[in-house]
Amino acid sequence: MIVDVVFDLPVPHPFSYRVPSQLRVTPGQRVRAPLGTQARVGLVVATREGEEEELKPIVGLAESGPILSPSQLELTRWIAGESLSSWGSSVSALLPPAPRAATETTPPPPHWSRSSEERPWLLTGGDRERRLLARLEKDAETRGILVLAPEIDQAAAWADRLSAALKGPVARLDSGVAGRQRWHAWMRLARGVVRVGVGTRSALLAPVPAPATLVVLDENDPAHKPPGPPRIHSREVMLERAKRDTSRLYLTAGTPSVESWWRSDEGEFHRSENGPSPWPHVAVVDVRGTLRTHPLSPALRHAMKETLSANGRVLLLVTRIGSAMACGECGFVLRCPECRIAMVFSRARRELACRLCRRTDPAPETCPHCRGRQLAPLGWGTERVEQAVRAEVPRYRVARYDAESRRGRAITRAMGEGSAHVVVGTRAALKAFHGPALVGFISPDPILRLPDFRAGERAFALFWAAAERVAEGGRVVIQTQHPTHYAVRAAAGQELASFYKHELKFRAELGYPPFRRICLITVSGRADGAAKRLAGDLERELQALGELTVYPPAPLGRSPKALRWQIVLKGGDDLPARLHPALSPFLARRREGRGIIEVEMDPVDLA
DNA sequence: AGCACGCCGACT
DNA sequence: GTCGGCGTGCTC
Repeated sequence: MIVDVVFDLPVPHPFSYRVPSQLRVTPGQRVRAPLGTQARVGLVVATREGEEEELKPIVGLAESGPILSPSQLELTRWIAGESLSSWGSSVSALLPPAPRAATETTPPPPHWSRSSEERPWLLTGGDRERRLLARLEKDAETRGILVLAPEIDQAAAWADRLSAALKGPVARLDSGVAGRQRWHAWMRLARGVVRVGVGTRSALLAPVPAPATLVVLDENDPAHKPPGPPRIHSREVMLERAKRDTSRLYLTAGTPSVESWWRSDEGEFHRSENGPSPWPHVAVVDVRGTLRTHPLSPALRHAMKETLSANGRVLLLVTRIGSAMACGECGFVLRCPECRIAMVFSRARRELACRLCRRTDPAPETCPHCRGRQLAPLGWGTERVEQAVRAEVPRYRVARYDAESRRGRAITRAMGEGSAHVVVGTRAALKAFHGPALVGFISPDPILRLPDFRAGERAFALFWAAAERVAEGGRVVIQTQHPTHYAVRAAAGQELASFYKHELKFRAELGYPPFRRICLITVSGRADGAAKRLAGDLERELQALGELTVYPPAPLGRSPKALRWQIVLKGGDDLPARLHPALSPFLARRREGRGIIEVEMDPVDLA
């Protein structure tokens, strides 16, 4: 017998081996096989008969039986195709590490059955987690449950929550637990000993028997598509899995991704909203023409003092992204006239560049809109804000929460115990800090100006999350140069639908997701000009496909001699399938020695 | 991705 | 004269 085996390699094809007659191997099983100099673990994707003389034999089994059922195996092939990355690397990112010795037994993958199809659910609005739990309690009586969290911390919290609510064992499958334990958790699910699994992306294929209830928590969180394989959004995998095995799927989000909202508008998803829940007072402070010297507007200063004297705690959020340019007087943002995303300002070259179409313009001296002279990239760091706060309220304890100060748990503890009255932090602080009475956005404008079509969605999600998290009777202050932006207004007024209405109109007009799919191709080379040349070749090849929008290669980084070049593509739903044939020769042979091509379908950010 | 093979500089 | 740089190409 011959087996075709895929490995965790950026190689687009399987490797074939001979199976010694004393071994029994089936597709979906992991084996050890010689590859180059060493024996490595790979997954059998097919078995067949044929000329086996020339082939090396596999050296042994990694497990006594298959770890994936035929339908799961097929799902991994779909993932590889959708993400345009190798089957083997997609698979190995989705399985628990193989045990060192094959002495342990693998239960057969659960039988996949079919029930009637059911549209996925999108749960939004207040109390959505409690509503979800109520549904899960009900489903747990008859079905297995798999819950996917965006990050390890949330997975851990939900494991506790579920085991309390469902009064039973919960298998944790995320990398917050050791590889060995993950393997055992996987096996317990497969054996049916445990019926509830919780994890992050690495749990996407967890063997909960179908029809199951699948959950993607905070489906709008970009952490559901981090860099690295499997290069696909967890939501998309779960949608496909639910469709294939007729499982029920719940997606939750305070502010759903625009894609999910649209699908629910189209009737593809059930949308379950609650009526309006308690909403804090959201003050939008127009800081156009002011605030050049001080991060705290009088309104925010006043709110902060009031909150502190009433024993409330204050969270001030800063954003430090400063690539776009805006007018300090009228708030006008310099955008690409073609693509309408904010242009990136290069101080060194006094130039504005569009990262999509590659257009560059000299940075103007005065605002094209109001002729004002205060055109500048704007932003406040946590240190400066902290100083300003200390000067303002010297008798209160002020703590900082950002990437640097987060080493160690000291700050988190300080916030938890309430020993800090004011916390100045970046957006991660929002998750760590529970129940502030006031959240102040010092300058969220850089997010609104991100040179990314998701800028509005990001900002909206952040405002909304702050409003949801503020303690009962608390308030939110947003200092902005864009007080009339629909993301700001919709968050202030708790008008979820109105945000999506605007956003979808913009996306449709300019051909962004969900109306078109985007693919990002990065070409890197070592020698001068090699990457540029290769990117040029690739561009021509892609243009020849027709029916795609291919933007010309743009250098990553400032230099026109950059070693990394990027091509942005737009196409329809079938973009991966169309791209595959054109791309594979480039992926296979590394052209002229130099140049590595990296493909990112449906990027969550264009950075 | 690893890892070996292969052709050009500074060292015992 | 060798040791070793990483540039190039392959792994069933």
